[in-house]
Amino acid sequence: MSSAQKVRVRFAPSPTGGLHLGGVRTVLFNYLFARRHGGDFVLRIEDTDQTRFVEGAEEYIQRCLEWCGLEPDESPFKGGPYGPYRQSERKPMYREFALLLVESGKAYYAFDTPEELEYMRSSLKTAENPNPQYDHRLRMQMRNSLSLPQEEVDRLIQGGAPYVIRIRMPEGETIGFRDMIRGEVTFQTGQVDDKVLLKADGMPTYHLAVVVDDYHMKITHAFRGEEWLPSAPVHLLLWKYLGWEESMPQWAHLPLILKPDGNGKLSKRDGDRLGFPVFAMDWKDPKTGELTKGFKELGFLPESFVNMLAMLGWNDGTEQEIFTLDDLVARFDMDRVHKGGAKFNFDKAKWFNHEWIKFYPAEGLYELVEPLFAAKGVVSASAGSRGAVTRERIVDVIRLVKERCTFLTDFWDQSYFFFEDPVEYDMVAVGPKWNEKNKAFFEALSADIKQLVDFDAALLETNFKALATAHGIKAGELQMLFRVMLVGGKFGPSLFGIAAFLGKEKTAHRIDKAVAVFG
RNA sequence: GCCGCGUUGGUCAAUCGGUUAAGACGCCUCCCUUUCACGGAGGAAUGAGGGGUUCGACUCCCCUACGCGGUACCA
Repeated sequence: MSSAQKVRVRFAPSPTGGLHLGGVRTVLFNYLFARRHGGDFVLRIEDTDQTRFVEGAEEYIQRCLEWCGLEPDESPFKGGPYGPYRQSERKPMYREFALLLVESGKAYYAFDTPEELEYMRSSLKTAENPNPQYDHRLRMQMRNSLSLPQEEVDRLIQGGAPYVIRIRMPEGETIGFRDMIRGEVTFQTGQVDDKVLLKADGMPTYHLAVVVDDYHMKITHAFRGEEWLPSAPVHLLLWKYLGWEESMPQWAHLPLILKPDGNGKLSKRDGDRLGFPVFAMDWKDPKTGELTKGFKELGFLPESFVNMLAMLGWNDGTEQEIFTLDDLVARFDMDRVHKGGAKFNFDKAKWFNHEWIKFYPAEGLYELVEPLFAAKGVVSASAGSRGAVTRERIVDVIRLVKERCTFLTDFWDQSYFFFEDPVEYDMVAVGPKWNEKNKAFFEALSADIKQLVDFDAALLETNFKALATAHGIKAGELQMLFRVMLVGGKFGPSLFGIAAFLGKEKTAHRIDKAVAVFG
């Protein structure tokens, strides 16, 4: 590509289900690179395999990208100058180029049936060669336009015999390219098999489609998972054979995200097994009805999800770990992407979310937390309307408890006592400390509170301590009991702050109620 | 089997020939707080093995081992 060319990158998922971590990170790196260089980010759907295409998956991908804030400039949904953006809608052009390759002798027709291929593989299979390949050593023994006489080929094609088009890999060439992450990578063409380019149903395989699409969509940089590295020589040759070598994008093969225990690529199963999500958002498989949990629904902020993924395989060389999307765009550099795969660590993911919740302004958290509160019956309303909690009050609560929430879904458990009386008390904690003397203190405290005109945390604390002294009890001994009376358990923010927040009636009421329960 | 890519603490990782080999997560101890957290101080824990090159290798080269990926009319 010429240096004057505008940077264009693409994310090309196949709509076969939920978007897992590796997928989102690939989008992220594509997006960051595009934005970093003022370029375009293109979403292209690879729906060439009808057997794996899943209804609704395309829209799901769109929603995930939206949630993460990684919206494409061009996509099947919003269009763009290089559409269509679904491979199924570009079908005719793939065939055209496959035929062109046959004409120039770089590809050939193959008539072998699936059964014949199966037979070839099983009969040639040995301990030394468990996976016989359809390659230069074997192709003349198979039924194709290289091994068959021309008349036979014509007859088969005219007779409507099904066929695929395979690339004809040369025998003894060394071919290579410069990967942006790995440096020079080379392959011997003779080691690579004659990959199918065009399937019998007329659809292209990934190999043909990426090349044709990337060329026509003027893609300048192609980033994909490391699992694609072995097929790079096929793509390299295709760019060359099609005469587009000058326009070939620069490639980077991203390291894999590995399962936390053992080795290997992280899969949906690992999440189920180890109890964490592997998809960005909840995904319900329409065929099986099976639900796979997502980070969003678990209570992740999109910012922390993106931040966490960016740090899996990349860092800017400093000690900074918390980045906004804008920070990432400003700092991202493909040269600093790791070569080795990274094991996913859910504890670290949780830490990122916790950090983000702590730093996030309470006002901003409101929109995300309010629906969760509403689901519990806490209806927010503008100040003044009866029976409802004001937005300001909810924001105050969020501010008070956010540092102890790891997930957005923790907010209710950490703050329900601001909205309703505790229904259960931690009697295990209360039991050993509850006695007649303490009971008398709390009865007095309740009466005292009811008489107060002003009621704030500082005043309450002063009164509380004075009263404790008057009763000959150390204030500290009583605080835990007071806490359980107000919140039900041994947790939550500053005690007197909670009481002040509740107001004197509710505070006194909860004391009375607890005294009755404690006995 | 063949081909390709990898390999710094349990995990994420810095280092681009000279450092006491950072930092973070997790774990442990202590402080703060008579709650849970937050915060603060400290601790244990790392260069797969073997050869080179070099005055000097975690860093460069080779071999081995190990891991992963690919080896489909799936992507």
